[in-house]
Amino acid sequence: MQHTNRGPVPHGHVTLVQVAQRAGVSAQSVSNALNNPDRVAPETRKRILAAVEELGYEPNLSARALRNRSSSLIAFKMRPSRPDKASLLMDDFLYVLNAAAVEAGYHLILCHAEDGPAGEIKAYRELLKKTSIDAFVLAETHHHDDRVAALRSWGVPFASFGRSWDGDESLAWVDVDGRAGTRAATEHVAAQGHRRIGHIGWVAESELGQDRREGWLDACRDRELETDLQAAVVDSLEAGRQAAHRMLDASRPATALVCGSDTLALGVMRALHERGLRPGADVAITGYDDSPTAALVSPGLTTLRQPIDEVGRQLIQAIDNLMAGDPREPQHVLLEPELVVRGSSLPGPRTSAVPTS
Amino acid sequence: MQHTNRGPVPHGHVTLVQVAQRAGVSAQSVSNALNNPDRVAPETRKRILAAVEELGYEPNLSARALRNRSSSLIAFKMRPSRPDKASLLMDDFLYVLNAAAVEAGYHLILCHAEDGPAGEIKAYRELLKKTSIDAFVLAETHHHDDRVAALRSWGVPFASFGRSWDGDESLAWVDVDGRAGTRAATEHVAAQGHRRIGHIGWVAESELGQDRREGWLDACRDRELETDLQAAVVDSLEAGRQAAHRMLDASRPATALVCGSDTLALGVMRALHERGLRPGADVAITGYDDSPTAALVSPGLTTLRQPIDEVGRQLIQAIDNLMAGDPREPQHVLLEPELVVRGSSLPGPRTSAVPTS
DNA sequence: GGCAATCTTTTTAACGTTAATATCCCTGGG
DNA sequence: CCCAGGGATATTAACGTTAAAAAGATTGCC
Repeated sequence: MQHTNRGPVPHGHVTLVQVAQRAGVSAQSVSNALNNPDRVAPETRKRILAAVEELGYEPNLSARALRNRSSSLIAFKMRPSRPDKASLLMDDFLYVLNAAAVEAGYHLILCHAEDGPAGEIKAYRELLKKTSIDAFVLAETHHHDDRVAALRSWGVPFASFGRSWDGDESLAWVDVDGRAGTRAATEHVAAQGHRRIGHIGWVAESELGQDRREGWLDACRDRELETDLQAAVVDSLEAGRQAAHRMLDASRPATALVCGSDTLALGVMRALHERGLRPGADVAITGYDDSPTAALVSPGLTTLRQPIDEVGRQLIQAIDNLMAGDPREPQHVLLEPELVVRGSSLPGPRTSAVPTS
Repeated sequence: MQHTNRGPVPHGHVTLVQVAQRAGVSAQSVSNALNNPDRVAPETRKRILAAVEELGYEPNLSARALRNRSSSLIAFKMRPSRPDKASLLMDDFLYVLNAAAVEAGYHLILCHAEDGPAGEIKAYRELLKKTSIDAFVLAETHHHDDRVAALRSWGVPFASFGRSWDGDESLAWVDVDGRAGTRAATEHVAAQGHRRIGHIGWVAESELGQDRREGWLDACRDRELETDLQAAVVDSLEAGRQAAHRMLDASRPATALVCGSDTLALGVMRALHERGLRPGADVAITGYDDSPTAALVSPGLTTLRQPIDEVGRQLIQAIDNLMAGDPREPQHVLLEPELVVRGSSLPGPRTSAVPTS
């Protein structure tokens, strides 16, 4: 990109020097008054703060970044949304992450990369070369994540939405307990009297999918239910639909299907629809993620809501701790999802979940 | 926030001076070689570029921002997602906007604000005071938008996703032709033989909603259809549901319902569900925005897809033009949405839209 | 050969901030 | 009265970049 600007132009920005003149002190004293309050006399400090207030001074982040090598920027890479994806999770996540970041005095800068881990790492490195980035937030970490290794080797603070699946204790992460969530969903349908409870989840390579499946296994074992009805498939509506058909064609068919995602659960709903069966009344269904669709379909889809705003807050908190050089152990935070019960898992009459008011 | 760093620390960043030494020239010549190629002799330039390449030099954006008052940052404010919102539009938009921004040498920085226009303007001003922001991207502009006035008064370049509804010619905007889209949807259901076509759209204060409604009116007038079946409601599933019931209870009931959003259309589907009617076969339905839900419900929802990646590209293009001080007229770009036909508007047999493969 | 015109490159200074260092001023002890 | 100790404030220099101005090199023309 060509830079066509012709050098610094007059601006309305208030600088340290102006505040200093106003308060009758040096620029350094103003800086100290703001960043090291104990280095200036209380009397002076009051005068300086008054001048700051009066002139509406805000420190210039570019200058500070240049001087301190610390930009108060946190980088995050968005993933392209797949057409078939139901969940708004990342949208909400980005919003709350930014809110928490701003709250803590940071700003979020978005990173763009070609797909794949190599492209992502390359994009991180280029961003770091171009400007100082205080920290990174990773999402969807997995076993032996190259990104973790890269960021660590560069010595950049970072925290991850998604635990370290390889037991890396030094990683700061925040995650949601998919196992506990799926267990709760399974127990919920079992409490409705279901005994043939199938599970449709993601392929085995996905640690996240495996974790959720464990919750179903836990609940089944507790209640001595059979666990023969399980499918490990890709996360698409069609895969959910086909898996559901298989489990309903079984000699002793499923009466409840616990799914690893709302997308899969919607596939199950489509399968039921094709068979003239009613979700809830005939077959109980649960999903995962509380996508908007879950509330909008009829009947509503029982699902698990991730406490996404808490995830955002905790991640920023973790980064703040890392930045402060806090000698405490890196944070590991595991949050519980919340079971949102709607019509798809209830035997009750097929009334709308929404009051007719 | 306290700054605990103890001053610039050794880093791996390559600077202009290092490149200059390597190439045996002054730092300024390196700067010129990169930013004003015609100011250095071709021979020298080659040598400099080789050194740049060799050392992997990337200009430091903080230093550049400080010197130039131009940060290559574009600010965008996200809105919190409402629980009832079906559309991923903003998620996708953010992604493509960032992709286009990075492509053009910018980066996207997220802005956070209290709800309401005043909070948003305040957040913009604070961000501007803290650091130089090259440009802003606005979304969902409306009649007499205070944000437009504020940004203009500050002299900051900006472009808007959403046209100027008050005929402000000097605003650079990109928008999608809701009127043409709704017209296409209406003509589509009319082509299926429907004659009692209702419209459920947003309240009259919404320029966007009104624009879409006009498209329905256009098509109805063209084909001499009655336009008595119309509702102007808030954008919620429940509102769509109730409006649908009213139009189906009419003495000459609707046989097709064109909706101003997928959320409303899903409300209509729920109403049909409650009445034991089948979408498509009994009553045709169309939505707007091609939310993920539209593809996931059964039958699939016919809807209008906004060319969101083109919107993103055009916005960055518009900003680039503004930044270059391009004397051309501010860009106004009106893009056509694409009608995505699914089962909800087709009389055909109730087979799944997804092949069973 | 002299000198202006032009092209190329270097030097200087500044963007706004802050760590490190220097200076000043006051208090108290000898 | 002088000086050490120390708290408060000021000065210097640097972060990496680039516009503007200065300096140097080259060409062409009379």
